[in-house]
Amino acid sequence: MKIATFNINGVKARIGALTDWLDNSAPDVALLQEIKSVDEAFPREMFEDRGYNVETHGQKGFNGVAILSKLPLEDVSRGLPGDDEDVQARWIEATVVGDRAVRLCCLYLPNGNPAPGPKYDYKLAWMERLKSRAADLLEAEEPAIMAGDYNIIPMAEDAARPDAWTKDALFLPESRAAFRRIVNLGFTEAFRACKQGPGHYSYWDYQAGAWDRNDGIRIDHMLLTPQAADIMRDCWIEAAVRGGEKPSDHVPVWIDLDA
DNA sequence: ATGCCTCCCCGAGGGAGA
Repeated sequence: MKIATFNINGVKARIGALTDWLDNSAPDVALLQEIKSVDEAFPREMFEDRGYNVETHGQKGFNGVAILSKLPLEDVSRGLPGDDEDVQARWIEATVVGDRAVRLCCLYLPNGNPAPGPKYDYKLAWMERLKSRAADLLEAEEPAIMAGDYNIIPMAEDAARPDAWTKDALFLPESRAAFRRIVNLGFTEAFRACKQGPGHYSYWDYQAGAWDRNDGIRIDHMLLTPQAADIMRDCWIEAAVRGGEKPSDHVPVWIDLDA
């Protein structure tokens, strides 16, 4: 089973790029972030026509997450637990049933800039809630994946120019420590379990020719429970998508599971 | 690199992103 996470930066603006990608790369499951659409306006028929089941958790204007799956989705849950006041659409999870069941969590972690400030406080609080949900997933001792736009540069090697990010919410020591606290509960960071070394990025700014200069950062991640890591075949980044027509500023990150 | 784009809101110019 091939699963991709992809921050599409607006579903309406990405109709062409997204359908081309689905037709050519053919994920079994696509976990989408930043759909920037309410559920009612999401172009679900476009995906259903291609054989995908569609589950969305959107809001007006920004944020929003969705799951597309060629296999049936069960037990869909919307919103990250832990704060009834939080109205931002950044979390959807569901179980996909192939040869075996895998719990899929699709997340769009807050950016947090400027830091310090209320947006950074929200990011750290959100990560504390994520840690709590992550601990529950581990306790279930089943294959589960938490994938999406984490807005975290884990290590200096995950940025082409780490010095440019030292005061940014994506790379502040406190942000990275919060990410490690979640990983250290017992998760495997899928990409780094398959590929080491610098030069692997999942985001390039639209400005100043960042893509042409390969001035990127790696901020889209997949965290696996031990039972999911057991069945991982491979994990990779589909960087070429960034060079396409009207691209998102992010590219898909993939995992292949024996499931 | 405290923002050189791009997206959204709408129907002008501002908020948000990373």
